[in-house]
Amino acid sequence: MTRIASILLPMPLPEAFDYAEPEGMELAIGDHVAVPLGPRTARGVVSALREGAGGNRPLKPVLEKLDDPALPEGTLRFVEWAARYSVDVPGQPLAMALRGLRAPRPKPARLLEATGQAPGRMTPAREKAIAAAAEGPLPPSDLAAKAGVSAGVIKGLVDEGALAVRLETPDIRFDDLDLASPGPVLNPGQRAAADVLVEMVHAGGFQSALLDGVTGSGKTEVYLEAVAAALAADPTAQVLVLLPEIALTQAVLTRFQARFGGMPAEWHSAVPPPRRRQVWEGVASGKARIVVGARSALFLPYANLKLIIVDEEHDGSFKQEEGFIYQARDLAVARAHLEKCAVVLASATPSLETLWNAGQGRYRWLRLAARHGASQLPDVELIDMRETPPETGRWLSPPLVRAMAETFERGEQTLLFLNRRGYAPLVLCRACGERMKAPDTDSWLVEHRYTGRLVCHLTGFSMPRPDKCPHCGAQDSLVSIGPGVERVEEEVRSLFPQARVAVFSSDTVFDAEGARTLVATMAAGEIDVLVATQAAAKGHDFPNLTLVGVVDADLGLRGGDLRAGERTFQLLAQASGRAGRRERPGRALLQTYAPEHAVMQALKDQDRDAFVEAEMMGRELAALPPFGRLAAIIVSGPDPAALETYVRNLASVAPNAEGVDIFGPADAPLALVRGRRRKRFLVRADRTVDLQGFLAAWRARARPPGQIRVTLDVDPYSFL
DNA sequence: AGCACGCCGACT
DNA sequence: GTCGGCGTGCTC
Repeated sequence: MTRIASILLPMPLPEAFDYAEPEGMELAIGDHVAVPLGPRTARGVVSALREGAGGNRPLKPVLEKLDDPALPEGTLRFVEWAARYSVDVPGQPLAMALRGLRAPRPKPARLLEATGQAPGRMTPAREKAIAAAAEGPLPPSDLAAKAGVSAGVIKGLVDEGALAVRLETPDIRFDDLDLASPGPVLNPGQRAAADVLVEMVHAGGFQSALLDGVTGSGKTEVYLEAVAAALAADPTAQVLVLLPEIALTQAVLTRFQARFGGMPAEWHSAVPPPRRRQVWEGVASGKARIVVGARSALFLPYANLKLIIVDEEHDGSFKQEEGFIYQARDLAVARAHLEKCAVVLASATPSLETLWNAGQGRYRWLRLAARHGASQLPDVELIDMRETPPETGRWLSPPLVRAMAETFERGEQTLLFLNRRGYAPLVLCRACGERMKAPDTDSWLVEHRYTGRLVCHLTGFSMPRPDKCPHCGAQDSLVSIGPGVERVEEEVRSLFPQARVAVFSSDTVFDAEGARTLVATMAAGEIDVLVATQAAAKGHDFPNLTLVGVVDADLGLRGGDLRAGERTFQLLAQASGRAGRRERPGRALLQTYAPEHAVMQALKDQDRDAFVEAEMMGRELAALPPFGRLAAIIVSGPDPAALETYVRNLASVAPNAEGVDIFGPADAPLALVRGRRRKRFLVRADRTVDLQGFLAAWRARARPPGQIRVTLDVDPYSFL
């Protein structure tokens, strides 16, 4: 009896393909194989095996079993689950799960060792080089440096056979961890929460908790206790810590190292491919016991995953918006389910979804109230911009400037927060009113003064700032509208010429190294005023920072999508939490044109619960998440007429279903991107509805013709 | 995703 | 007369 192997391929195919297992191949689920696919061969993973001969059509045989470490069954089932959840093909999440495996192995190091053979002619330099090599193999440049000779000397010795090249493949090594160290002393609140987490981890099976604690309450120390317990309880246990962005990883890695005496494995887009390969294999073999990474670390092939931590779980960057669309926080809970392990969501400002789940008893709800040490929460005050507006062309109101002056005189630091890169978000022509836009795209070009260019933040297009209007040709008619961090920096410099001012945004800080340097400079008190986008809103501890000014607190409220209020509250609460983290009291000043808005009032009163309650009520009335479910359907294509026809057709074939509302089609807010027009449907469904099934059935009824693309986004975060 | 097939423009 | 552009469709 032969067997049929279902093979998942990392390609946009609708399902696993069946192949015949050749006699004696002995495949197992998760094995990597090479299979024929049309005219070529492809690599895939065995997702199922069953007895049988193939039925109506002869099956092609599996060509070869590859010797890569098998994908653990938990990872495979997670891949399948994620595809179904996102209404996408399994090839998408599979490709993510194989990403580290497709990277090249680290190149073997070229080391030189002494052969014992004497060179044709001995010189003092050659003697030194051979003596140095005798102490152990070294790379050529290191050997030259150690012996104090030139590279030419070394090369000559190699040519004459006195030194020989040895290739050494670096071993996959991960730091040993010291699990016996007791860890820091926790305050009673932390201790109680840590005890619950440890108990959860020891109990085994699927367990979930929300670790809900104000900024500075010491959440990290609490979850480190759970990590220690999980690793100590089982010598092969693995832990995954998901972080919203790589700027935070260094700080967290350092804390892990301090706690366990070894570095966790790191996983994010900036990790070089050969290292990724090592981490992938280390995770599959179980040698990597702690992984700290960005959302994609969720797709690694854990051999024995026992605990997942999602830090800053409310953070929007857990949502992947392109390619395979997913929400890593939600998938983390699903993965914990599949792996039968524990998951901890941590935040000072949890998402409404998570608070709702905790309120329903789905997650243990652990609240940390006290702020660590002597620090206290800052005073939050609203500045009504209608009453005390800045001068024309300025963005800082008199009360904020006054507070900055006082802070500066006391030798303390100010953080000005503005979630807008560049100098000005819009450049327009005074003569004809033309707004500068990227070609074939609807979004405004943002002016960057550092580079003297106009940049499209959506498509990456950029051009030098023209000196005459490209539309009407008027000279010197272009004006910069609105503030970005660069413009606020300019204003601060003119107000406080003696102050040391720096900007923290993705344009001034490109990598983890740069972030570390700037954070260290700020922490050392060498900056008086830091102007920052959200890159600096979280995680960092600046002891001498006592004033936070939010330049445009209303920014996130405009555009009015579902989560605008929630996001604004989270961001501003994080930003104001930066002030006064040590002994000195802090102040946060929020510039707003709508001080009466519920978000602003809740921030002023530091009353998260009141905000959440009001926001929940609104969501419940509209049956929006978390009380209902939402999906976006974006349809795009280059030809407006063809797009219009298809979208109408799609609307007309929508399945009739109880408890589902369809809104649209409407022009997407960004109706033109890279020459493609975009239309959007929004689907709202009751929680009892099989939303994924509905979407899949709907899409299947109207195949998109030609260039038209249909993108489904279950649980959308961006409404553009 | 690749890769072949297929039907319309400028070249040895 | 071909070479080759990339639109459309298929791969167990």
